[in-house]
Amino acid sequence: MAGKTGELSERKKQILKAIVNAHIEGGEPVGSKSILQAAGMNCSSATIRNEMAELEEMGYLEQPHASAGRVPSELGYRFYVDSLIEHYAMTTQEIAQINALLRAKMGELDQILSAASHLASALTNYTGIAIQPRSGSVTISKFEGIFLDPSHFILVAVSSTGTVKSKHIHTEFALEEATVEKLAQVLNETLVHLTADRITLPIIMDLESRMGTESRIVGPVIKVIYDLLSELDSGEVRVAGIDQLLQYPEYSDTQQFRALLGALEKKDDILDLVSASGNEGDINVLIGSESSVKVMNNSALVFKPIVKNGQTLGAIGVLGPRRMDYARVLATLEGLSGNIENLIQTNQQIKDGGTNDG
Amino acid sequence: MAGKTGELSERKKQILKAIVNAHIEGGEPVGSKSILQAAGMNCSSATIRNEMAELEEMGYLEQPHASAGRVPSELGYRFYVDSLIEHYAMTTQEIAQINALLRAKMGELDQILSAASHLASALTNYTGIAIQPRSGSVTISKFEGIFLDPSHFILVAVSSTGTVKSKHIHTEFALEEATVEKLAQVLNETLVHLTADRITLPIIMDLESRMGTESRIVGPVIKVIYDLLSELDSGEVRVAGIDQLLQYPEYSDTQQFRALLGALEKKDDILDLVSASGNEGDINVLIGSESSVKVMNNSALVFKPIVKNGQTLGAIGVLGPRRMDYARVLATLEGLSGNIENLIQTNQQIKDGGTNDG
DNA sequence: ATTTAGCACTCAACCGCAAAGAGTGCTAAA
DNA sequence: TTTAGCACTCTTTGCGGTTGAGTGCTAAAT
Repeated sequence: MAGKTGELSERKKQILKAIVNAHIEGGEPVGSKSILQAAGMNCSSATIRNEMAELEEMGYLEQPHASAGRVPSELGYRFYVDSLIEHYAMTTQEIAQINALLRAKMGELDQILSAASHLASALTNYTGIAIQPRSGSVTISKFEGIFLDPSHFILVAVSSTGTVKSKHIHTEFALEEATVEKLAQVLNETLVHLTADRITLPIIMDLESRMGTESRIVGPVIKVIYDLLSELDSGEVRVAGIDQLLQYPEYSDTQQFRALLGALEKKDDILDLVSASGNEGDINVLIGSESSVKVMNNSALVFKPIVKNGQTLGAIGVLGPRRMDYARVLATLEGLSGNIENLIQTNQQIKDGGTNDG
Repeated sequence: MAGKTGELSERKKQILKAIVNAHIEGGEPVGSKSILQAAGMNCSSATIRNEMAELEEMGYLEQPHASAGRVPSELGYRFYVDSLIEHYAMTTQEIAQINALLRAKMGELDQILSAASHLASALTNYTGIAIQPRSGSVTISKFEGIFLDPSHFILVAVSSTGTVKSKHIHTEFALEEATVEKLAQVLNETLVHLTADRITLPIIMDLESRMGTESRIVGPVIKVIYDLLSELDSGEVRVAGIDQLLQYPEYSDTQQFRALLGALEKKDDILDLVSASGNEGDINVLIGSESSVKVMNNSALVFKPIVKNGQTLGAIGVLGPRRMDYARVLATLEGLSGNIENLIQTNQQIKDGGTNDG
């Protein structure tokens, strides 16, 4: 036995590649003759048939039934993605589209990701996915209180990842604006950078003593802060362009598609998948049963984490049939993530100088 | 011609009702014999056939093909909803479910609505929808600035509907905490309760002069505020349980279902529909082509606005096949909306007294 | 005048079967 | 080792017949 890729002769690789390309495009089993045409090889279809038989025995191809052409197996796709894929260059039009849409969205991370998932869907004709993972260790790095009236105020929290969340709070006793300000100040002194499980009774008591006569507000506020922390840490999955999938015959089985929809809505599986797989910051490609989510065994999921300062803030991805146009998808996600990471560095630039058009 | 409901004899009503009920349950055309059984009438199937022929002529029924049973027409459903429907009483279990899930969600309106749409879907076995309409006249009632570091701060805005939004702002010049505070204060003095089109140049100039030496920050901040206003006013449609629809054979046509999915994602049509139809605060029932959205012509949309102080803050609804279990859906939405409106009155209660468990 | 029984008719759905077509595996020659 | 040729397999498609549910109509009964 030779090295890993050495297992396959050049001709076998050529044939496998041709089969994968043809099947990605057409979706149907591909026969020996069509390969001859597509790959322009100078041998006969019989030779190709022999090679195909061997490729099948090695596990790279499958035959839906005895008299059909061949279809790439999961292993076949995996080998294709790892070794055979050719770099796809985005058209200037596609690049322009990314720039136009993302530059316009100088918003918060979740908005950028959401826009990116729409773009991913539009550019690839598959389903786009935007993920904000559960980090497991979210903290609040800044509190702020907004006084509305004596019985209402808003508690605003900025998380360690930069996300901003707020909660309305209604009190049955009158509160002064100064109290709300004090509360924010005290919270900033005591709770900043603490994970939920480190907000213990002694800390809460300290907080109460610092609030002095207004300590009755502390208990309920703590409850709200727990809520905030758990919301900040609960992860988020946004999906764009599910309808795209229905154009592919592999999703014409309604019951199977229904199950997939359900998994996308439940979002737990997807979150687990992304959290588990890729802390590398690199593109992940999960083909079929590689994904461990049963209903996705006939699909492929490609995603790329969005990293800032070594911290994974989210991920964007594409979900589609196993016979996905991997070249295009990989290029699109690279392009998108590059843009996004630029964007979140220089969020909402303000030039020193001209305030109006410049 | 007699009065509107006088057009139909008691027996015709009874038959129509039986047909609608049977068709809602089974989804298939219903024949004269099964009506006899279901409605327990003391006449023969021939009589019913005669009545059905007349009902068809009047437009209440339709016949898919010559030798099939009858199916209610849109007019038939409409009459059923308006005059024949029987009040459906929710089971205590259902009520408990609503209470458990909504009470736990003492969050912001969008979270409550989102939870409600999930409940609506789970309780009815159709697709649940949560809508926050474009109001057309959103204003900001309070600004707040959160200083992060000399080149970053966050602008928080509380809208007239109570929604809180925030934007990170990055400056290329150093900024002091006091400047951010001053900015918030000045914004509160000048821009509060102004719609986007009333933020005119003179006002902006006033703002700049009030900011004095720090006026260079004003232009960019105005841009952000425009963004905030347009985001606050752009409406929101959340969908829960689309997969539910696939259990109904009317959605087995993949292409049609795909179009419906597309419309749900685009969200414009739904927003328009809800904005246009119901400012009454009452439940709206749109059956088939009543909805003016083409891809929904084989569906029914039922929704109820959520009103607080005479202002429509949002709506929850249910989307399903035309043969929807209207009785159940209406009861569910009533129950949900009642709970929600209670909830947003008494948002995040804080009892005067005990801070911990009571 | 209304209701009912009876009957002929219609039409989708189902089944089996044959023909077509695509693609293979195998064999024997190059 | 490659290739041409051929038999074989298996899906897909189309067609004719049958089935069965349900109707509309007619003529008798109430």
